[in-house]
Amino acid sequence: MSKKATIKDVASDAGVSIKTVSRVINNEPAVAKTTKAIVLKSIQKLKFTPNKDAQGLRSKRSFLIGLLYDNPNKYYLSDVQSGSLKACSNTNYNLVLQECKNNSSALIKTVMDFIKAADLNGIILTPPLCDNQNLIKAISTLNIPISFIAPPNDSYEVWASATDSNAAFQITEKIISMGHTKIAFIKGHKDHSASKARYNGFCRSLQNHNIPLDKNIIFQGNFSFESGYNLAAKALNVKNKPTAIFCSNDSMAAGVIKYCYQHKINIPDQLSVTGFDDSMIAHEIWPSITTVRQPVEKMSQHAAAALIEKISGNTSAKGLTKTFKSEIVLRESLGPVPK
Amino acid sequence: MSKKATIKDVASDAGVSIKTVSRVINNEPAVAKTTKAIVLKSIQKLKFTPNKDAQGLRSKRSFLIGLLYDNPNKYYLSDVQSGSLKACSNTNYNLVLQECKNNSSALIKTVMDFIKAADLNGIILTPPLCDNQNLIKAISTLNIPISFIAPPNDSYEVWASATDSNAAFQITEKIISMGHTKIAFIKGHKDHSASKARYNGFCRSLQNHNIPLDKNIIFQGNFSFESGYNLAAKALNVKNKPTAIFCSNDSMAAGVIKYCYQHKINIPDQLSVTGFDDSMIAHEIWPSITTVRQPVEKMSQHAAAALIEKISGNTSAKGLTKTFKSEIVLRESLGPVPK
DNA sequence: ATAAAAATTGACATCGTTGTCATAAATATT
DNA sequence: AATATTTATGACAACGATGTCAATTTTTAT
Repeated sequence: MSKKATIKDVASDAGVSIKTVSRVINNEPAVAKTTKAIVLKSIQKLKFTPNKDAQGLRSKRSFLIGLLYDNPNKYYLSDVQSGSLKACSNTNYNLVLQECKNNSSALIKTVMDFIKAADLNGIILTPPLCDNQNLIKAISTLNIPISFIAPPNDSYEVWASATDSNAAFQITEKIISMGHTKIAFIKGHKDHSASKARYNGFCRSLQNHNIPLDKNIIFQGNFSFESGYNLAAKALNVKNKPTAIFCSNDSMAAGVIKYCYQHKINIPDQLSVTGFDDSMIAHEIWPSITTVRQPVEKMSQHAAAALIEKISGNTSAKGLTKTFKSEIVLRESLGPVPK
Repeated sequence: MSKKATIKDVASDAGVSIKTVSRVINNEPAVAKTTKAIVLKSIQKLKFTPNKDAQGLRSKRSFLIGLLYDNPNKYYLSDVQSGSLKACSNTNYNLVLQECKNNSSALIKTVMDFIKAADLNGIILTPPLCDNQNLIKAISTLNIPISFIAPPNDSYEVWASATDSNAAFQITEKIISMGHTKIAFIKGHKDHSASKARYNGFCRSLQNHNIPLDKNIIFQGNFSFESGYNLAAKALNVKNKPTAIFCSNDSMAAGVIKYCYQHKINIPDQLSVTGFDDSMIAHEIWPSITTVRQPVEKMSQHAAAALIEKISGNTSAKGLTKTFKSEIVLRESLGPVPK
């Protein structure tokens, strides 16, 4: 196998200087059409691809963007990755991953070291990291762009956001439309801004129907299956039992469902349950869970694409920020209020 | 913010030549202890980290290893990633991802382009890609090491392998020990060598107890929830109904469970079901699934670590290949044979 | 004490690109 | 027709590390 062609080979094949080849590669303006065509032909002929290290060394770009996550729902993560990868696939950029613990004291040092060592050109933050102001502040000092995948947020520029509050509002409307008025709510992890947004949407819907908020059936969960299971026990042992439980994600809904099986509570005949996220379990469990699907993959693709544009100096901020609509998925776990 | 220290800064701070600093960085032998100490102090003082691009350009290493996958079980993938990342975390190497379609005609071109464009120094292949001989052959021409995460395989060097066949044997032994003799088997995706290995272990256990193999209750699935659901219908409508169903993964087991709910078949009282992989659903569904847990994260960590060693020229092949034991997780879906 | 061998160190070229700046050619302006 | 402006191109240095090889110092052998 002959060794890889370099810019020099292309230059001599095309009969121009290496600088001209460089110009063609980088789509710089000052190249005559005819010259460009000749160079492109040589590039194809020699199957030339620029050496990333040399490019990076000279132009200070590593062509790497980092995806930081604190092991959330694995399905969520997987979608985030697919989307980000798609955004990278037609560019020169590659994605590198880093897992970290949002509430570890070493978090900031770990992340900073990672960014420096890998010489990343940009960072994508997923929940709950995107809600961690200290982290954001620290990364900002490095002067690299950050892309957030998160619900709307006042203080920072967010490039891909969902409509958690609206989606929660709508699913609550749906629950109420089935006749429910005693609706328990299991909150998500408190470090996630999405948790607040979802709760907020829920409350707005209750208000909309003049249903008073019953604090006795509002519970603090943490997105885990176990928290759903444990809180189901509490929710179903209050005086004035709820007829529906709004869970802030599907794992907790699965926990509630397990509790109900064990206590012979039929879903949805005796109790309705809803989730959030449309993770795989929402579909594979029985009864399947009525939930909210967010276009996580599309959101992530957009976030990564926007990041790359920003890095490339494409400063036309227009179109960088985008909000994605969620969709309610009706399944078996939601039914009319029992008579 | 002052700009990053380079090898020159360290050299002048330490009062030595840049070459000596380079020697220290790379742990080359011919450096006097005292000099080394001085240089290390300067490195710390200036918070120097070598520029990857410059290193790569000069020494032809990109410090990148690729993880290729064909979107398998997302939990599996997530564990593979975590493990690989852990292996990278104390080295200079970074992990970059690429999703691809094992049976796409463009697969090989896509992968080759990816490896060349990102200038990867090594590749990790996960199932079913690690079973794709054409792909392996193509990558081999690039002269970079490949690490396989897969069941044992004769033709290639495998660095992290599981004991699928043994695990399947053992779980079948367990099923039989509960009195079952009519055991249906739902095979996994046929492109995965793990599918064959699992089936093989199942057969060996039957033989071990002189239970004849009933081809009427062996079914070809594809690891999907839907295939489990559909094949449950077939399995439970044969003349001589099975009392247990061995599913080659958890998603298919979940499909079987759903079918049983809908047809009022109680698990495990009327029918036992087992899965494979110990994915999250095995734990979150009700009844929870008796299954096999493989140390996927550890396997992947080993595979990545071995790959990095190989790249670093650490040719002591000893200890590169390692086999990992699986563990049976007993849960609610397996019970004694109904009387 | 002297020569030979080994250990330690540095000067300089080099990797493959892009940035800077000078220059040549083409076009527009007067 | 002469000049100014724009467009297109190339020569060469530079990025920050490592490789080569020669020079220097230290150690060992005679």
